[in-house]
Amino acid sequence: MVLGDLMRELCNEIVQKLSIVMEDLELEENKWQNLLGNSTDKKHGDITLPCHTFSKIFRKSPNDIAIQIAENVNSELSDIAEINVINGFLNFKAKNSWLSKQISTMNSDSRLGVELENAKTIVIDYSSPNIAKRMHVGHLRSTVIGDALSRILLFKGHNVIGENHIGDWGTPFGMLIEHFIECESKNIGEIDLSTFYKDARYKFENIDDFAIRSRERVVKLQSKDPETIKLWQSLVDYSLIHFNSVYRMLNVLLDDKNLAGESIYENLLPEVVERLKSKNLIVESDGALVVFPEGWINRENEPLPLIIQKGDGGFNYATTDLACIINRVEKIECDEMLYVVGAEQSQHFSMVFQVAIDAGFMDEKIKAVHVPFGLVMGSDGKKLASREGRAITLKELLEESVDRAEKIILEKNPSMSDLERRDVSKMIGIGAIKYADLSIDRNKNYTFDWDKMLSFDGNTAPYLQYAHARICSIFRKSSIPRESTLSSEIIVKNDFEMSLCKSIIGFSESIDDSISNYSPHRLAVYLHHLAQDFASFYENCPVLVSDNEETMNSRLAICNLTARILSTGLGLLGIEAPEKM
RNA sequence: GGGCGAUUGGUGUAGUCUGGAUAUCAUAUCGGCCUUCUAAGCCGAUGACAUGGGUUCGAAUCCUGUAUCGCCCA
Repeated sequence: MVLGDLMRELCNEIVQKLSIVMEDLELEENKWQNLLGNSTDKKHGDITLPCHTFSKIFRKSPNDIAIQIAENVNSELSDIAEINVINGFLNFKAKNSWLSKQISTMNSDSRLGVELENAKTIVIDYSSPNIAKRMHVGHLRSTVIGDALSRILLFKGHNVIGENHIGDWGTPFGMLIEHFIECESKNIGEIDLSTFYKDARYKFENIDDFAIRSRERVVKLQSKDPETIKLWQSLVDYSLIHFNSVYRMLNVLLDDKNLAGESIYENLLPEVVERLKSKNLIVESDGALVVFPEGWINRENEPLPLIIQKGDGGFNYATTDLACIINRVEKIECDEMLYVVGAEQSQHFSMVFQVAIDAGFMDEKIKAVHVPFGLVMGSDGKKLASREGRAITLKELLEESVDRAEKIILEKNPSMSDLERRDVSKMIGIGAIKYADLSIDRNKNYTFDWDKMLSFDGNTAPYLQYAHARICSIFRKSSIPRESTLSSEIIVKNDFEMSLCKSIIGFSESIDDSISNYSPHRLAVYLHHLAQDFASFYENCPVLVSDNEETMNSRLAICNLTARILSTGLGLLGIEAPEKM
């Protein structure tokens, strides 16, 4: 088993000492090292070795074996951990002196014990809104999860390239451009993206003349007619203003430099077909060009195709995705590509990856991973599409969250200045929505619940932000600068300090956990646990009125270290931590 | 019909990859704590592994059957 969230270092030290004892017992490493792991019951210890499997080998009870090992290793570990044996479990509990040493080292580290990894180039495909439409609740998860993963990977030293694969090409653009022309003749500033697409489709379906012009416009667009391209570009630019305003509001890293719309791969599509043909993967089926990846069958038990080019000459998503892969492998030379896209597309991505490998577009050295997430569900248990007959836009959602946050702050902290309150409301309102999404396993469906999202009770961003703000408040009261605690020695004495410090030490590991499963919620769960430990510490360990200066300095350092982790950790989730609230 | 995912206290969740002791946390409910650094808090009580087999000294975790829900299948 592998360590959970606590103290790899302790485990390493124990392994070293245990090795000697185990060698004497003629137990090979592979028989015991992977048994050593985090204690499931923290009352007994931090690290545990279950000795039950040795029972057969030594023909003794697990408890007796544990005692025997304990006796042999006890003196070796006297500076590090206390040992006890219960029910055949050999438990190691870190000594406060050892903990003090570890935590003091971490306190002086500017990276909070998080080591840099060998830099890999990682492309993350996320957000992906459609041109001429407003961003809605359905874009929330991809944007927020992708952003958090980007930030976490960046923090570990990777070269992260966020790609926003916007839907900016295809046959609907004929009608969209025609509709755009008609809107533009009125007043461009009044174009309403929430109805734009619908209005265009309505005209396309009901006005013959408009439909004819739309079809002609598609042809012009595809032949790169300069006037049409200019119109198309204005439409794209107009939509980008909207996207960017949502991104700024959401506080995500995406901006124009991340744009990688379908249009930029347009020229590569014929090449994709050629390359697939040269590998003899293309088959003609019902007039379309398709690839049959091995192992896929449809409901009639026939081979399931991946459609590359339709009978009318149009290309499919799969073709663009393959062109993307070629670009990422050959131009960007990435090591990994992550697709933060809903779970409903997992079959699509499995097929695309398989074809890309079969066609030699990428090999096993490159890690292509679909990072799926569950649906946003309405309270009726169905996929959330609209509310009160109208689409819920992301902007409205965020605005309402900020408004609600502001009302609560006004009530709880009336003395805060208007300017400061507006700032803090944004951090809390936006943070609440993001955290609600990032704090649960991304694979699960997520019930959209307005009240819950904005609730300030429980496992929420405001709880973490509040812990951070309380710490900042201590330093304001004390007039001791936070930086001065970086060189302080931390002395762990009581159980509240002990538990908090053990949580603090787990920061680095929580980040590694998040990366290994591409699951930001591991970090979120860790931060919540840390904030809880801090809250207990805060209630029970007075900082500024402590018995002596040594204790005060030690506790101030613990506070500052906790605050640094909270703001860094929240920052990695894309959430800001205010100093007051 | 096939495929993918889910199922843990009243409700929402962690843990499942990598098996270990009395299963995490929150919310709700009940009780306690502000003349001491922010009570948006703390302390205590109550309450859960969908289900049948199997593997194992030991299963929420691995294998397998079933049920329910969601999604995907030109």
